[in-house]
Amino acid sequence: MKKIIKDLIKDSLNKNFKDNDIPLNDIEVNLCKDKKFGDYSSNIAMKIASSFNEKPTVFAEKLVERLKKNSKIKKVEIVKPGFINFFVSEDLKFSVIDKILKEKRNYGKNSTGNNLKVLIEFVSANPTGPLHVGHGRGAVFGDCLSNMLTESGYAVTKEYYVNDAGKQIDILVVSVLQRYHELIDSDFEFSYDDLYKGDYIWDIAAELHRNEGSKFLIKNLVDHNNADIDLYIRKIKEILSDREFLYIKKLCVNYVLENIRLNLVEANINFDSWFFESSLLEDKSLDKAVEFLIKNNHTYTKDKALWFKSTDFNDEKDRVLIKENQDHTYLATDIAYHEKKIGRKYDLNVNIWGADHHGYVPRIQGAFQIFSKKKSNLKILLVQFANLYRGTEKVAMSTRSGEFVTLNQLLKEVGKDAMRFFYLTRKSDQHMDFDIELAKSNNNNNPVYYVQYAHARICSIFRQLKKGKNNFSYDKKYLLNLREEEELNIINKLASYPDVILNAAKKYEPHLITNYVRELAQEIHSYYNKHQILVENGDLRNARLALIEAAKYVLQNSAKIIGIEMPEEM
RNA sequence: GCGCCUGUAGCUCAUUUGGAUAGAGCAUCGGAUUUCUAAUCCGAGGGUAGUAGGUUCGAGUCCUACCAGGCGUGCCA
Repeated sequence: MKKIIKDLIKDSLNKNFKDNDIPLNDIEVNLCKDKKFGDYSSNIAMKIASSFNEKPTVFAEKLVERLKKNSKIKKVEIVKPGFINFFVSEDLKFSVIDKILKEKRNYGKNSTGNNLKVLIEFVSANPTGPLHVGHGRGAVFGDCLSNMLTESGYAVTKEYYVNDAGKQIDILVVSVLQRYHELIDSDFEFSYDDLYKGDYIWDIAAELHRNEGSKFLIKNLVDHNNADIDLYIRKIKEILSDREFLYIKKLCVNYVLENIRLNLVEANINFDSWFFESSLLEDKSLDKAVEFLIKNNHTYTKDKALWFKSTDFNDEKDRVLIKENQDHTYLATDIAYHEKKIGRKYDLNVNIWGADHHGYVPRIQGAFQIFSKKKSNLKILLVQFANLYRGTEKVAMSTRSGEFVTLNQLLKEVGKDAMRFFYLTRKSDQHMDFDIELAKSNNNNNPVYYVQYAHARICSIFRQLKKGKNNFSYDKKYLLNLREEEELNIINKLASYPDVILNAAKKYEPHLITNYVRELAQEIHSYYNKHQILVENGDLRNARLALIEAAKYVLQNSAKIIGIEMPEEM
C-alpha cells in the first residue's frame, strides 16, 4: 500500500525535479491517525522544500499537480504546514480482501531478506541448571525475531551456544559427584558453598549411579569446606582419570541440556543448531584465534597473563584472554566462537544477550571486526530484564538461594501462549514487569484471550453458517456492499499488516506485531458487537464473510509469527 | 567515580526511521445481550511526557545539564 504511494511520489519527483539528488528511500509515507486527513500522508514537501527555496505548501502544490493520474487514488490534499494527504479509492481498499483470500498464509510475507543467510544466536544459557524466567524473555524474543525475519525472506538459522567447557561446568560436575557420594553413603555430608545445590543435582547423581553404580566412588573424598574451589576441582581431576571426568561431564551436560531443550520445545522454541564451546578446544580453533590476535598485534603480555587490546575498540579497559594460571577466559572462547561464525559465512549475525552483558559488546564487536576484516555484520541486541510479580508482590529471584522460578514452572502456570504474548508486548529494551496472576487470568485482563477470542468468534460464525442453509460464496463484486465504518476500519487494518511485518523485521521489534494483532482484534470485536454478519441479504452476507475470513487469515498469520495458537473455539 | 539503558494517566505500557488533537489495557464510574460465544462492546473522568535549557516549519522522540531508577565496571561466567 505504502509502496504504491511512494512510487507515485518518486515518479513525480523524478520527472519534474530532475536536478535533485533526493535519496528516494527517504520518501516517507505514513498511515494517518485521523481519518479526516485521509488514509496516507507524506511529509516529503516539508523535508525538501527548503532545498528548492520554496515554501513547503507551494512545493507540495507543484508536486501534486504533476502526480500521475492514478485510479487508485481518489483524492490528494495539501494541508498546512505541508502535508500531502492521500485518499485511497474504495476499489483499491477492497482489493486487499481479494489479495488476502488469494494469498492466505502467504499474505504479509515479503522478500526484503532476499534469501540472505542470518544466524541468530540466543538463550545460550550455561548448561549448569534449568532455564529460569530470566531466560524466558530473550528466548521468546529471539524465536519471534527469527519468525519475523523468515517471514521477510531471510534464511534464518537459530543457534544455541553451549558453554560446556568452562569452570562452571567443572563446578557442576563436582556438585554432582558430592551428591553421588551422599546418595551411596548417607554418612557423607558436604558443604555446598560455591556449588550448585538445586534438586536437579540429585537427579543427575542418581542417573550417574543408575548407569555406573559405585564406579566413581572416591574413598577419601573430603568436604572441600570452603577451600579454594579451583584447588578442589583440580584435586578431583587428579584422582579421576581424564576419561572418567570427561564421561561424568558429558553426562551432566547432556542431562541439563536435554532438560533445557525440552523446556524450550514446550515454549514452542526449536533450535536448528547447538554449538558446543568444547568443540573450539577440540579442533584447536581457540589456539588459532589467539595466535591470530597475537600475530596481528592485538594483544600484549602483562603480569604473566595475555591481554586483548579491547580499548582499541572503545572498551573501557583491556581484557584478559589467558590467565596467569594459563587457563583461558570465557572471552577467549567467545572470540574463537565468533571467529568461527565469520568462517561460516552468514550475511548477518544476530546475538541476543541479556542487558547485563552490555559491557561485553565492545569486546566482541572489536574481535569480530578484526576477524571479519570488513564492516561488521554482527548485530548485538540487548534484552532487558523482566521483573516477576504475583499480583503486587514481587517474586524474589536469586540463583544463590536456589529460589528462582524456572521457565518450566512459569510455562505450566500461565501456559505457552500467554507467556509468549506477554513477553512480546513490550519493547525489548524496556524493563518490564511480568505479572503471573495477570498472565494466567482467564478474563478480559488477558490480551492473549482477547486476541484468540476474536479468532474463535470468526470461526464460530462459519460454524453457524454451516448449520443454516446458506453457503459462503465469494466474488469481488460483493465487497462493494461494505459501507460501515467498522468494516472500513478492519480493511485498513488488514491492509497495513504487511507494512507492520516489514517494519517490525527492520527494527527488530516483535512488540509491534503483538500490538498490531491486539488492535486488529479490537476492531473485530467492535464490528461483531455492532453488526450482524449472517444477514438475510446474500450479497451483503457474502461480503461480510469475506471480510472476516480475510481477518481470520491475518490473525492466524500473525499468531504464527508470535508463536501462539489460534483456537477455533474457546 | 566512570560507562550503557530507562523515566509518558493511579498501575502496566504504546505512540510507525522528528509530524497534525500523546493513545490502549487494568483500576474507578455509567450503560449495552429475546440476535453469529458477554473471555465482548459503548461511554466518562484521569497528562507540565522526570526537571531545565537548546536545535527547527514542527520535539515524548534529537542535543546539553541536572534529578531518579536499573545494569555494568573481575586474571567471574
